[in-house]
Amino acid sequence: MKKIRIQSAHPVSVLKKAKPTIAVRKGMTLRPGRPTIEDVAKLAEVSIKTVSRVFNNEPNVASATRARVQTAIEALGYSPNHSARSLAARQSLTLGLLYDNPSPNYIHQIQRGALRSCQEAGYDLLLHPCQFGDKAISSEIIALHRQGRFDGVILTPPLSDMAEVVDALVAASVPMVAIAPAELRNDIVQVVTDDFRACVAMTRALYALGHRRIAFIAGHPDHRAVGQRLSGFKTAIAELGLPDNPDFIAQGYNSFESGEVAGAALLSLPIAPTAIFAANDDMAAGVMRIAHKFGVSIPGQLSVAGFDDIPLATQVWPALSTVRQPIEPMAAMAVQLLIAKLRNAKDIPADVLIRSELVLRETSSNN
Amino acid sequence: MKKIRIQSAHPVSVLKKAKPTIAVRKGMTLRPGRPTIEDVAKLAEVSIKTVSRVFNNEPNVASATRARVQTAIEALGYSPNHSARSLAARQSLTLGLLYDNPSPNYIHQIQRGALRSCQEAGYDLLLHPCQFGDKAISSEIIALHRQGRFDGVILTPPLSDMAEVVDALVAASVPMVAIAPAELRNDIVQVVTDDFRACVAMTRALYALGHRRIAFIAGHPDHRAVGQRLSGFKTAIAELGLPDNPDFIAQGYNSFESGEVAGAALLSLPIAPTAIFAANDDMAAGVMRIAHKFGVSIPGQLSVAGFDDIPLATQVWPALSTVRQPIEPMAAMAVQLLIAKLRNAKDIPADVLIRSELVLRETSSNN
DNA sequence: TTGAAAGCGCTAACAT
DNA sequence: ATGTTAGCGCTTTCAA
Repeated sequence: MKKIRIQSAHPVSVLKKAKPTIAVRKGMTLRPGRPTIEDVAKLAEVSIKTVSRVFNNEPNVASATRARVQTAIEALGYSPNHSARSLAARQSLTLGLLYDNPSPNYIHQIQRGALRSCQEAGYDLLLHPCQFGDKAISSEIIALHRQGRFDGVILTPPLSDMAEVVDALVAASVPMVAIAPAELRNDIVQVVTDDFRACVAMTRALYALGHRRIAFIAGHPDHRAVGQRLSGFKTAIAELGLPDNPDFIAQGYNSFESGEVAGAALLSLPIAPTAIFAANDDMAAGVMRIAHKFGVSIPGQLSVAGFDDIPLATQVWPALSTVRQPIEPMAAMAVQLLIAKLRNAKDIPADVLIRSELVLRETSSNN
Repeated sequence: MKKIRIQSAHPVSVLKKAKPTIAVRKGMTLRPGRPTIEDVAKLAEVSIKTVSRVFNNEPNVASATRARVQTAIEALGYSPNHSARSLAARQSLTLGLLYDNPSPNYIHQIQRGALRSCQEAGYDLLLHPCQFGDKAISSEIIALHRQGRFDGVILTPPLSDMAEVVDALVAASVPMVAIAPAELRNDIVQVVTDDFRACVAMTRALYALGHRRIAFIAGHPDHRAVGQRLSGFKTAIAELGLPDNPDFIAQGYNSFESGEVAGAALLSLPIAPTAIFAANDDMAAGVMRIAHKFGVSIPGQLSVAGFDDIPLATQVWPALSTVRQPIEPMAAMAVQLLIAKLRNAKDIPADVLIRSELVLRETSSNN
């Protein structure tokens, strides 16, 4: 280390300056001509600290000096080394995106939103897919954080619902923001939407179309956020004074195929429903496919509604009524909140709610 | 904390150690108790170099020593700092994934494949979406590389077809591997599949079903990889001795909607085709939707085939015949090749081809 | 407003 | 087989 330099006292800076430049230029294979902050300083005839100040937009630099440094930076095509910066500043300027078993569409929208905010703030985004049920999820994340690979993480469903994981991250003080957890916690920041309310609204909309026998296909039991949707449905049914018919609540598993199975069961009931509301679009599409096979016309004999507004919703025929979640905005907001936390900003909201939107299309038009 | 101990042990380092530690501990918020390589070395009573050796699985460490170090590592929960490592070793152990305007499914599969190989090799994956047509694409990438944010990049279509981008990266010696470019270059490593051959095969399969009026919907003109598919179709038509009917080649733009438009045009022809082969599944699904609207039964009156085997292909009714591209394996292979290059491995193949596979489903059964 | 010095925590080259 | 030393390229602290 440098102790010796200090020890041997004065020839220090000679040693220090003379060699590195030469050695680096000769021996190193990586990015051979890559200019360092020192090259810029030399060219601009200032100290490296001043260059650093300019690059980081710090105050207290004479505008003439600043201009000179800028010129040097451009002349050399200088770009500060990320690792060196991270090491010295003790931050990676990188966020981890944790996800597990998501639909491609969902994670794609999450990534878009997250990347947008990251770019605005000069952060990078690191992907970290997790294995649901794997006991090591949290220790792995904590290790990555300790390694300084990321400064904080964004948790997406269903990870945001795994209490053990969140607990462990809280305990290890990994900064984080959770997206769409099923239940709000007091110890972390969360970005949510109003699934419950949206499902109440959709159920009411089906009722308004004249439906009195409305069935629901619930989502995967492990994805608890999707559970809110069932509650919304049940609440609306009760409010509307419709009978609480357990036959009209089928268990799905979020997949297209599980929608087919549940749809077939519902349509085979002695007294079949006239409307089926599925907890996601994939299952709703499965219902539609089965209805076609059964020769049940949509929306003539059966109305169908989904949840998510995936592209498929406009590609099936007829187009599917659904609920559009603000996934991308939620992710963008989550990243903004996380970065605000990392910067120790004041007045960070405890939680943020972004509204979902009812999208009524052909599968639930008047019949 | 740790450093105070050191101070009393070695007076030499007093000056050096005493101050920063205290200052850092007070001011810094990040990972306060994080153990360093020095802590491990002290606990295991070895030098830091030995700890480093153990961590990097280098040879020439006595197994007893190795065990002692391991114990210390575990006792302290030590995890090496990524930035420090990168800085010292001059490599980030991170790869950049460059993409632009991909379908969510496509990029999702790419990511899965890439992440799989990255994890095996201890690399991270950084997302870098690009703006098609943006002139600054390459300079941005080059800057990130110079900053040491990633050691190399994976290029996905349509970026892998943009000669200016590839040229600039080559000129800046950014290590890279391209996935599925339309045309092979000699100066970079590429992973491709056999779109051409697959399209010949699909066209022949339709012919074998008895079709003599086979139409094709071409992909987006900007996505040149998709252009190979048209060539395959044309070649097969010629080989089969079918007339070269320009009416039977429609221009699509890869979207579901463009498939609807092209399909409507084809089905409105005075002498309509009995089979439509679309250059991707989204367009094929668009054709199917239009056929339903037109009252044209599938596969009774019309056979349909697509390309890609997206989830939608099994969710439409009837299920869509298509070509399954090995997207995930291609991405996994691309990452392996890139890492091999970064490690200066010998005998890296110039290019790798992974075969596509015909998937014949209900839309092209015998009629 | 500027600069000098001291690390950040690791790897690499060279001893021993 | 193990240790010593000198950086990697930046930020931070503190002094000027």
